[in-house]
Amino acid sequence: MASIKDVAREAGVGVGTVSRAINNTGYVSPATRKKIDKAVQKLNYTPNELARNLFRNRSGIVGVIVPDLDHPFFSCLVKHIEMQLYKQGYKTMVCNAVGVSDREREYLDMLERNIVDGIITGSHCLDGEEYLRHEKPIVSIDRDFGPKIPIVGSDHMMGGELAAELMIRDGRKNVLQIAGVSPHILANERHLVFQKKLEDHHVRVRSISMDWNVFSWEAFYEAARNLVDGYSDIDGIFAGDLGVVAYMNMASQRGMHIPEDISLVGFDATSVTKMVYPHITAIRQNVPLLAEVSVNTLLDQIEQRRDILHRQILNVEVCYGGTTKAEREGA
Amino acid sequence: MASIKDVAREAGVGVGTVSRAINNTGYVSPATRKKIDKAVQKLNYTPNELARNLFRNRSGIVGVIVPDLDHPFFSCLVKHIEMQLYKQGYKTMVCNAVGVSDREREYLDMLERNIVDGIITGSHCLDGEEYLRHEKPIVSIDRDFGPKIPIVGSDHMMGGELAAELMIRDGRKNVLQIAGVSPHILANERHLVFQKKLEDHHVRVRSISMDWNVFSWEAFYEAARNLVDGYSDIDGIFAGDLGVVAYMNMASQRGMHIPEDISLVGFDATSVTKMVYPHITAIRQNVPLLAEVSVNTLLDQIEQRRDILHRQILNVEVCYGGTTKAEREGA
DNA sequence: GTGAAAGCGCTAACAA
DNA sequence: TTGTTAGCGCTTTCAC
Repeated sequence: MASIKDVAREAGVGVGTVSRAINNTGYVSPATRKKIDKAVQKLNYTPNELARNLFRNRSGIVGVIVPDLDHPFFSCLVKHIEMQLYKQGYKTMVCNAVGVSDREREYLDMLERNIVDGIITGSHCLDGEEYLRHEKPIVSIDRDFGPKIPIVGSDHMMGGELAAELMIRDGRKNVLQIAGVSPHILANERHLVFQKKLEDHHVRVRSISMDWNVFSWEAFYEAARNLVDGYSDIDGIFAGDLGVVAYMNMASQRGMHIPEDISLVGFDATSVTKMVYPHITAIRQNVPLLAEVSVNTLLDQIEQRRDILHRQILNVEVCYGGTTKAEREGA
Repeated sequence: MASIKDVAREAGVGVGTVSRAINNTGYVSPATRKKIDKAVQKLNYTPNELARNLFRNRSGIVGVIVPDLDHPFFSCLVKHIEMQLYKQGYKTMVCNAVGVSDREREYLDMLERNIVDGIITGSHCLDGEEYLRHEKPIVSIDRDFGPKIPIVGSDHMMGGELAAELMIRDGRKNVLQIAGVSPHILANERHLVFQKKLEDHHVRVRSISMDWNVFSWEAFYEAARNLVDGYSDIDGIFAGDLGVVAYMNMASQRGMHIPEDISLVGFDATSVTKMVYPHITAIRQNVPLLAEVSVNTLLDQIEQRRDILHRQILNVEVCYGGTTKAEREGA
């Protein structure tokens, strides 16, 4: 593996000159440049990024922590984050927290060890203070760590509002929502708004909770079975996409009719809402934008490009499917 | 950010001693160790991995290239690869090739630049020679690059055989398969075997192709629509999970009955096969094992632990759902 | 047991 | 314009 010294020797110049030529920084005469180019060609030289990293004290890598890479929302998010980072010259290191706080912590520590230049986190099993201990840039998706860490998220309040409206338009009177449980996450707001709005319209709302950090399909399935059996009187469900999918499965097995018997509204509008039949009516988070804004917010910090907004909340919208009777207004 | 020098000064010892203490390499007396520990505590010292990387000429990072991170098979694969790498002390850098050969190439180049210690690739839009140019360890999933690059994959021939058997047991006479097109991938074998076996049993088999590197849901949907309209006489379909899902959607819209009218067999048995109703009968690839074997094969090369097997083919199995009439034998 | 010093490959300041 | 040199922070001989 040829080094810059080898190139310098081969070209008969100093290493500084080679460095300047390679990086197009500072003066280097056309003649010298030609010699250097030839030497680079001949030795098949590629700069060793490890040495550059040490000098610059930056790795060009951003860490992305999510609860589960194999979850339609997070795989989509990571995909778009990777594409945004790539566009801006950064690489993406991923971490599956899989509900294990040690893993989350260990990835966070990579900030101090200079392995990553910053972190975007969508996971929440670790205590907030563990995040606040770190000096380097962090962006949080959907969880509020207080004023020191910028947060990017969707407008869950609007989401709860829109979901409630769908239930009202469908004339439902006895609905249930499945809420994730985790402190300080924006998602909590949507359940509060949903409940409030519906109760204002004299609709009965019950809520059940599921662990936010565990996404086993079996757990959803089990929960859905309990629902069908234990809450046979409900006529509407508001839940994450996967919760709705699981419920639809059970409902189909029991021969229920959707949306005649019950209205189902998902949250996220991931690809799975288009895989089942009928397609699921869901509140869509704008994942590409979520990725773009979080990446920009992080890189603004890393490169100290501009002041950081502490809180950026993105719009959500209804994505109409066949699990509600309501359709796009004017359609 | 305290450096090892600061610690040495604080503890009143030399940097070499600190290094030895930190890494538990070589002798260091209990008394000295105590002093060093205290200094480390006081200065909140963390070793700078960038400097270590330069010295060792290793980054501890493995690159994983997939066509699309937001695809149920690959997101599951990447998840398990990350978990395996983590267990062995490595970090995971991801690349969405998204069908763009430049991106794939650029990630490959990180091998020469020492950004990653090795690469596991599940993408195939780049020419084989581009892979063979590289010196550092590469493991290929499902694509044969010739003798220089180890390949790990599923037994697609057995998969084709098992799928064909399902069609035969269901008494189908006129089936269709959707094949990805890409040269030198193991997946090609399953379609040959499937066709051969069924034709031996006097079943008519037609094949249509789709671009292997593009996974847009719309494309699948469009293809499914064409199928329902253009091939109304078929009574069996063998395709990737998503192809089957798309077809089921169209079939449901047209009021077709599954599996009475038609048998559907997926390949991969990703989570989506359990999301739709009925669940899809599919040939399962053992993704956790695929991840484990490819990671071990790569790390064996990186750490020169042992001889590398060139070709490791893992078993597949039938995962019974409700889209075929056949059930588990003896069930 | 421990410290001093060389060097991993690169960049940037400085002299020439 | 160019070459030399001093680090970036760490590990590892090699004397002591």
